[in-house]
Amino acid sequence: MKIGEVAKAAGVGIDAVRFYEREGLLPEPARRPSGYRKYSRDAVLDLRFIRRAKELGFSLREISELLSISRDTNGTAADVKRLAEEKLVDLAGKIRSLQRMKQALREVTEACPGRGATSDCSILRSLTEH
Amino acid sequence: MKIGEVAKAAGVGIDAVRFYEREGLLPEPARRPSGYRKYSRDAVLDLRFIRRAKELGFSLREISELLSISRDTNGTAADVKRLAEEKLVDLAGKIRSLQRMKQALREVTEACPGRGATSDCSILRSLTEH
DNA sequence: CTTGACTCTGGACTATACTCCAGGGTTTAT
DNA sequence: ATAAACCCTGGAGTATAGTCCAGAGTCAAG
Repeated sequence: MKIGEVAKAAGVGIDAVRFYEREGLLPEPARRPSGYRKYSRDAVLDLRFIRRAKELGFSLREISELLSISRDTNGTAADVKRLAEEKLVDLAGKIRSLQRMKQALREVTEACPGRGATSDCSILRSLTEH
Repeated sequence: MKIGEVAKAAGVGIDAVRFYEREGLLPEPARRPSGYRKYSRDAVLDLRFIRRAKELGFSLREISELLSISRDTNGTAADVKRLAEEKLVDLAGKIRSLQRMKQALREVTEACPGRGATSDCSILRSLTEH
């Protein structure tokens, strides 16, 4: 398969495929004499792996680790589970942080009359008060 | 006050102060003959405004708008409230997106035995399956 | 007057995950 | 044979919010 075909089959952009290759997530593909990259059907699976891991919140660096473990015959389920649990902690932290923001913002927003001058706005007051 | 003093009083870095100035969030400060920036006490309030608005999830671009409204005598509470409500929607969307990730990841992580080979790992399977 | 702490400018660099471009060469269908 | 569609490399650009640096000048205390 040519790069455009794997990219399409996996649902990612051509530039992303080359980018993943440069970053070491994907192995260097075989080449035609012309220099064109030549992919096997498995490359599509790798790309889908990356796409789905991204949907679960993993960064490319983390996905690189996941792929390494997955390819390594000595890789263990424990290694993968550890990464997943770290990511769960990470996600929970981000969610809490956003929820705190949202809560604080909602409180001052509900207290804002929504009409009149800015001096009546509780949002601005909360940003201005010492 | 000198830049180091306002920065410290507001709890931000010196470089951040100059950055906010370049980005137009803060007015150009007065200068001593030597070129040193000269700040009034109000500059500290502006910097705290920025710091707190960031804590509520606003981007610098949005904070710039908030500051403009707050300085404009024709600015209204309605303008501010609109920005705040947009940001609430934004935060809610981000939270939902992270929660979906977390939920999906938790499901496959709980199903992973955490021992044995990667072939037993439900996390990797969910990334690999078609 | 010296010394250490502070400040100035302009520009480069950080992280993340790509995307877009120019200026070529290649493949494929007709 | 030709033209459309594809691919190649290397490098630049995107967004965000700063941080860090060199090399120079300034300020305050003793």
